[in-house]
Amino acid sequence: MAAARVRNGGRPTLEEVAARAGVGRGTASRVINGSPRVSEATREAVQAAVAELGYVPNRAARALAGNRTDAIALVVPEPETRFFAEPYFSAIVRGVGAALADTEMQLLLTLAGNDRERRRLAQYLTAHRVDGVLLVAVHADDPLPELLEQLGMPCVISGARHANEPLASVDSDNFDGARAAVEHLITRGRRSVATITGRLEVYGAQRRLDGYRAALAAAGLPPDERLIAPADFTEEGGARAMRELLARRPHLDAVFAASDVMAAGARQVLREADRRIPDDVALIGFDDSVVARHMHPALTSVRQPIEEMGRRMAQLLLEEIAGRTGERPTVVLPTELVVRDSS
Amino acid sequence: MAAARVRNGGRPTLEEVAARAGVGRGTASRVINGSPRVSEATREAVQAAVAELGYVPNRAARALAGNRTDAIALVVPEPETRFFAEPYFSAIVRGVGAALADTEMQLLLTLAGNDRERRRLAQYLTAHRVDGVLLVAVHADDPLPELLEQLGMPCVISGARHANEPLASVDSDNFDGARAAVEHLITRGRRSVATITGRLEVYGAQRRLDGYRAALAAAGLPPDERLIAPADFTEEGGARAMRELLARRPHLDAVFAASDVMAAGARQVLREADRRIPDDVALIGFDDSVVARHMHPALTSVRQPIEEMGRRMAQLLLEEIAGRTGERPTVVLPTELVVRDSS
DNA sequence: CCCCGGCTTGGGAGCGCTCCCAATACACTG
DNA sequence: CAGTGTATTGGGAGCGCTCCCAAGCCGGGG
Repeated sequence: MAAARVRNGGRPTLEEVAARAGVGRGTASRVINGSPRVSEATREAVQAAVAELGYVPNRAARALAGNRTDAIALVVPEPETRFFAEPYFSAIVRGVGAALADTEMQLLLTLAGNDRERRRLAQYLTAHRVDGVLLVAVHADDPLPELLEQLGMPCVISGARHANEPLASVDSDNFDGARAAVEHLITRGRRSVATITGRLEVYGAQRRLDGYRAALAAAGLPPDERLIAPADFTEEGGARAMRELLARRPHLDAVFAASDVMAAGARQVLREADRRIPDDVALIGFDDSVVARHMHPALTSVRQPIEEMGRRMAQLLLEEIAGRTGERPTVVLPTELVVRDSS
Repeated sequence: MAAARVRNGGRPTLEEVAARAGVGRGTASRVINGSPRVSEATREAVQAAVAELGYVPNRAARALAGNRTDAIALVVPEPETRFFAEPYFSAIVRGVGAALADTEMQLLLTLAGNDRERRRLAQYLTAHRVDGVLLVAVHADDPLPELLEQLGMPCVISGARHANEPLASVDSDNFDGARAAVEHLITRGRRSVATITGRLEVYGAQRRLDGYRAALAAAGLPPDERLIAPADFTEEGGARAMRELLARRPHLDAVFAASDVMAAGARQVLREADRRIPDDVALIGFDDSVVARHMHPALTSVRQPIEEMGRRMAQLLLEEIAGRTGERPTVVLPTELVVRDSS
C-alpha cells in the first residue's frame, strides 16, 4: 500500500467528524455553523467529535462552496508616506485587528503602490477574493472606490472625500478639532492667529481650515487671508509656509498647523527667526504624534482617535457585509486637544 | 427562466476560458500556470481568451485543489507595543510588501494578542491556511516557533532568539551597531562611556551590550560594570537607568542607550541634572526613529535597515516555501551610525 | 508500411465544504 | 385511523480548480 499523498496537511475533514459522531455530513456542518435546527444530543456528539479530532474547517473549501471568503482587505496606497508615517498606520491596523478579533474574518494587507499593482488589486477584489474592503488615505481622484461600488463590494473608507460622501466612511472631527485648537489660542489671549493648511484638495485639510475660520468668527476676530498659508503636510512645506507668514504678518502671535510635521517645520523657522515659543508665538499641531511629544518645547496638538477609527471602520464593514443595508453611514469621531508647552 | 443565483460574482471560469479558446480545461490550466508543455499557438489562443473575458483564477478553488493557499501570515504579538511603535511595524510591512509585490502571494496580518487569540492562531496555521509564516518580535519563550517547526510550516523570524537560532532568521547587526556607536564616542574623546541596556533576555539587547564591551576593550579602556545599567526599552526605564548611572558615576561623559526611546528618557534626566548634551555628556540611541530626529538636541543613533529586513524575511520565506531546503540561513544586515548633534 | 517514443491534449476524479431537497420520525388534529 | 404539519436528518450536487492518466498526433527508424 503506497502511502497516499497527504492532502489538507493530514487534518481531519468534516466527513470524518460526522462519521465519528455517527451523523451525516450535513448535520455536522449544521452544528459547526451554529444552525438551530439540530437536536441537543446531536449537537453535543458532533462537538465532542470536533474536540477529539481537533477539527478545524478548511477555509478554501468553505470559500469555494459558500462563495465567500471570510476575509477583508485593508488597502493601503503605498506611496502615500504620510499615511505610513507613525502613528496612523499601526494604530489603524490595531483598531481593525481589535474589531476582528472575535470574528472568523481574516485581515489581508494590500499595498497598492504603482499603477501596475493597482491594476492587480482591482483584479483581486474583482475576483471575489475578499468579502469587503477598507480603504485608507484615498485620494479624491482615486477610481478604486467607484470601481468597488459598481462591483457591489462592501467598502468603508477612512476620511470622507467630500461633503457628500456616498460611501460608508469614518472620520475624525477635523472641523471641531481645528476650531477647538484655535479657540484655545484665542482664550489664551492670542489675537493674530495664523494657520498653515494641508493640501486643500484633501477634504480633511479643508475642514480644518473651516474650523480655524469658524473659531476666529466666533471670537469676533476679523478674517485675514494673509494669515492663511497653504502647505502640503510636509516638514519643508510647513517651514516654507511659516516663512511666508512671517514675511506677511511679522507680528503674528500664534500658529495653528494642520499637522504636527508641518508644525515641526514651522518651529524650525520660528527658532531661526528668534521667535520664542510660546512666549512670542504659540504653536499648535494636529495628530498628536510622537513628534509632538518629543518636540522642544513639547507641542500642543489635536489628537485623533485613530485606533478607534480603525475599529469603527471594521465594524461598519462587517455590518455592510452581513446586512448589505442600503445605508452608508458617515461616522465622525471627536478629537481631543492635548495641551503642552508650545501654547 | 429564473435567473440562476450568480456564483463567483459572475466571473468567468477556467472552463469558459477553455471553451472560448477552443481547448480543454486542462490545457487552459497549463497555459495559465505557465507550463512549458503547450504549443505556442494554443498558448496564444488561451491568453487571448483570458484577456477578452477578463479571467482571474478563483483563489479558493485553487487552494482547495492544489492544497496550498498562496498566502503567508505576518504574525505580530500585539501586546508588544515596542514592536508596534514607529517605525518598526510599518517599515517591516513595507519591506514584506515590496518582496511580495511580484508574487501571487497574499499577506495576511495576524495580531496574536491574548492567549485566546494565540490558540486561535495556532489552529489557523495548523489548518493549512497559509503557506508560511513570518514571526516578528518573538520572545525567547514563545512556543509558536517550535509548534510551527513541528508542523513543517515554513517560517522566518526577525531577530535570532539566541546564538544558535535553528529557524531561518533576519537580524540587524546589533553587535556591530553598538560597537560602532561606542567607538565613535571614544574617538571623540569620551573616556567614561556608560550604557543603558534593553531587556537582556532579548538576544539583540545582549548583543548590543556585547558590542559596547568590545568597543571599550578595543580602545584599551577598562571595563566598569557600574557604567552598565539595565533597563527595559521604555522611556521610564531609560530615565531610571540614567539616574542610577549618575548616582554611581557622576563624572561619566557619554551614554550609549540601546534604544532611542530609552535615550529620550535619559535625556530628560540629564537635563534635570543640568548636564549639557553633548558638551557634558554625549548621548547615542539605537533605531534612528522619528524621536531621534526631533529630539533636542537631535540624537545620534544607530539605524537598522528595517524595511530591508522585511524584504529579506519575505524572500527567505518564499524560498523556503518553494524549496523546503534543509538549510535555515541567518541573515545579518549591517547597521549605520547616523551622527547628529547629541554626540 | 508499421511501430515506437515524444509532444500535446482532453477530461475524469477529486479537493472539503455548503446548500438544499427529500426522507424519516413523530406529534397532533379531525 | 388517515391526514397534516413540524422537527430533524442524510446525502447528492455542485463550487472552480489541479493533478494525472490515457489518447491523439507526428516523425523517424526498422
